[in-house]
Amino acid sequence: MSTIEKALILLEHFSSNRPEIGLTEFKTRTSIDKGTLHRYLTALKNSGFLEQNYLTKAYRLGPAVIRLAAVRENTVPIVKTVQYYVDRIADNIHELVHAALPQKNGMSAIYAKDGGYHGVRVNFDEAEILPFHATSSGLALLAFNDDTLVANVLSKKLFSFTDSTPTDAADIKANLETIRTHGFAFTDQSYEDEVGSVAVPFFGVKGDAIGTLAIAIPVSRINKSFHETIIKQLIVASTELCRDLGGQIPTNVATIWAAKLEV
Amino acid sequence: MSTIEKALILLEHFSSNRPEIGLTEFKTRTSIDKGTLHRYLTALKNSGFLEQNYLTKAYRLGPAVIRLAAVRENTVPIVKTVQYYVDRIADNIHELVHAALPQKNGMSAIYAKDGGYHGVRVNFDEAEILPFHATSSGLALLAFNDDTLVANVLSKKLFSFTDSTPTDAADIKANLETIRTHGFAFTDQSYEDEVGSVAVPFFGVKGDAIGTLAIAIPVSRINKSFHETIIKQLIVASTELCRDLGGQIPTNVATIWAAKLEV
DNA sequence: ATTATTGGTTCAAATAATGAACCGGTGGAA
DNA sequence: TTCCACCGGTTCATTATTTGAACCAATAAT
Repeated sequence: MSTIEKALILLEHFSSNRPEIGLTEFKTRTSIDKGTLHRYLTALKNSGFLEQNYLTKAYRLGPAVIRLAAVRENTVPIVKTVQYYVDRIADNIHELVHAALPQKNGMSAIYAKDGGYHGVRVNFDEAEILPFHATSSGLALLAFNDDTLVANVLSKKLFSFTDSTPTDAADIKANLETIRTHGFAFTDQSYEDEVGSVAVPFFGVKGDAIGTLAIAIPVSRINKSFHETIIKQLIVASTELCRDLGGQIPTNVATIWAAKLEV
Repeated sequence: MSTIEKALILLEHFSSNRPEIGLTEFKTRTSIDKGTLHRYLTALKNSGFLEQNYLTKAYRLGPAVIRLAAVRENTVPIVKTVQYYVDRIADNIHELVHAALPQKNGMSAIYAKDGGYHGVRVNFDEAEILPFHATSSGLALLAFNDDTLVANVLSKKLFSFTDSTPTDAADIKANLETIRTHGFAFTDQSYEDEVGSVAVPFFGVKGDAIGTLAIAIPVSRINKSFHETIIKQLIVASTELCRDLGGQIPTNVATIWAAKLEV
């Protein structure tokens, strides 16, 4: 692995829950030598990707990422486009809806809206990494993306988040096949206890899954007819979203989805 | 310069006007060897910072930057906070208002609003880099930030954008001194013909300028009383913004600003 | 006063980066 | 169709950078 990649991995350690990380904490998190680590962090700081809390000396993400995100969003306005559909679904079904994009080690929610007025609600942190193997977003993406990504994900250790997290590569592979025939993915408490989720992919110009629309619900509120309502909403939204983004729904997926909507 | 920094400089070449860049174009833009360049780009692609247009093979910014920006904004919610004030000023004075943050080679607008209903309007591209020496945003930041930044900027070649662009380091240094005594910066067609601008800094916890609020106007619409209105609006907004961000207005600046508001 | 922990630095040894030359594909121009 | 130019991408011996154990200085805890 190149020095560049090794350095950029450091940025993945930041999240909303862990916004600042000191040198020593990085050392324990990465087991990279302290000297090397310091040079990496300094380089990232010089490039504007990190800045230091001047009191604690801990590092946090810097202003460069804001500009880059603005350029990216001007180039490929996915976030803005996705918002409309997430809002619409959330308003219709009164549950937590989100859209997510693949990152190296999982999906990252780019927008979420909780349309619910329920006492029980799903807790959700944007910018958290949702593991591929344990979330419906992750599985939906794997099922309709390149096989190399699947192989890559399954070759790594599959961490167990709950008693229901699938950790056997063969099981997951079989599940992906089911997801392909159904046209959507769902999970039952595989990432968080008491939370189920449903997800559909949306597609890029090549007809590969480039992101997902998903809904997370307390399992107590899931029943068959609601499940079907959710899936229909997701399929319709994804179809329109693909049109907006200039994406191509693979013909087999289009057929499956059309059948689902007719029921 | 480290390999990491050399690679990350590549990302600076992307902008809204130049969203995709191919290998050969990068070569002419950077005069880095093609082999090296290719390895840099591949590393950035592997890390999710770039992705390739699958038809043209040209590179564009990738999805990783979106997640990082979301985390950064959760950590330090500058963009969100700034929007309120930019909107307010734009609604009051009916001109193009923007807020900008320093990047390595200039200021980058993070939010802009054109409150004008005029026939003549200033053209503005978010995510464009506004050079430090030629824009009021840049000068306002230099004047109230660290001296090392000033030295750094003035040590490089100062590009001339119009006939009025200041390119003499000594002149600029003198101007920065004036800006410090006035508490704001203004430029007259130094970046674009027919466009003048006014900017004030806003401050971080250390009392150093961390960004700017600015207004760009066709020179035809500038007159003395309007100029003063603008400055008052900017000062009030920056004061409140600093409070929101937990920033510290240096006492000498606070005094100057208070005097400006009393007139 | 002492120790542990923090961020940060040094420099010889080890390793990864470099770049000139190369490959193969594509799109005109002759 | 042939040719050539240009594109993105690859190779591998040479070269320069990265690496990391040991070190330093400052602060916080005992």
